[in-house]
Amino acid sequence: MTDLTLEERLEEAVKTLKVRGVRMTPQRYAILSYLLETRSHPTADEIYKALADRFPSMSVATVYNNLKLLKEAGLVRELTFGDQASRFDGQMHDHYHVTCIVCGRIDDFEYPPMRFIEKEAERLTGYATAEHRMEVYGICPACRKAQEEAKQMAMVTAKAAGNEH
Amino acid sequence: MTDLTLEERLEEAVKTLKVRGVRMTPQRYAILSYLLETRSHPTADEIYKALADRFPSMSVATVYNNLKLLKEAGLVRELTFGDQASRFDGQMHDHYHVTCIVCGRIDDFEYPPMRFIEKEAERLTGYATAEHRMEVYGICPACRKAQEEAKQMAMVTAKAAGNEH
DNA sequence: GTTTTATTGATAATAATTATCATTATCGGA
DNA sequence: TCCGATAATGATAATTATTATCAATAAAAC
Repeated sequence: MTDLTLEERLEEAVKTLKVRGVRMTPQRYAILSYLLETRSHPTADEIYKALADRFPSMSVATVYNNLKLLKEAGLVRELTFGDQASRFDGQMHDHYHVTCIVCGRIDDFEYPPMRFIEKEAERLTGYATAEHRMEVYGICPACRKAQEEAKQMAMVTAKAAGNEH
Repeated sequence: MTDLTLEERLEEAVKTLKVRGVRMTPQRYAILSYLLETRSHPTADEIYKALADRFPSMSVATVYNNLKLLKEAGLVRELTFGDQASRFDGQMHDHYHVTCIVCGRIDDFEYPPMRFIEKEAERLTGYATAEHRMEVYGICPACRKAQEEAKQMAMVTAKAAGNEH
């Protein structure tokens, strides 16, 4: 199993880009390494802000340009969520996501790719299927806890209101 | 199994809306019935254009307003695809979609809801999961045929070019 | 019918993303 | 090491889907 370090993955990525005739710039390198090391699935704007102190003059257009380029080179995946901003994932091994419907947090989870669903779609519709996307939605542990506490609070308040007469 | 006709489903939907205190207007009725009878997963703009001859003065905002309202009433589902326009689905029984990456066409296919993946995400991440979304991507039969023909054409042309000397 | 209030339609506002383009920087070769 | 071709950057305008605003209109309960 290939289990590379961050540095090795970065080196690989730079090589991949060079083969494609893509020049390496400080901004590009920073965006790439930021995406390879984080697991936070950042938006373009979050990346922009995260690098703002190191590249105060960097344009938000540069972030978008590079994200598109990295995506085309197969180094990054774009996760779209309706009209909200896209999120970007530098972890290119197959995995699925759970999204918190309260706070927007996204977590990874490992599960064998469900290729059977593509085959089934193929059989039923005549499409030549190539891939699938699957997102699970729920409430993350932190937000569950917050909701639990809010409920407790409401009960205490209700009880107090009931007693005051 | 409840297998209602279009008229019965419309009647049901109108009742559901009335319970929620939603008034019925000609525009709203037209949008609703359009969504219940089509299987084309139209965008807001497509609905707007489809009803333009019957409601020449209808605003595009009215279409959006009603789509949101119908969605909140559980009568319609919104399918989002990145930064492209959302598509709307009036078929509320559980089913999945295949999307053509060439022409954008969307087809339904029936498959038992994969609740196990929600349970697995729950176990692995501690989320309280509620639902999931799964989209298969591929090339529809029509576009496959078109690509096949284009390939044939290219071969013939190449052969002709090879012979001309 | 009157009245209340949800709805419509016109238009402005918003937000993410892409396009444009002059200026700058990379990198292979002289 | 310097040079030149050209790719990349950064500033800004443009685009597109969607939402907000609000005065005028129309449902529907009485």
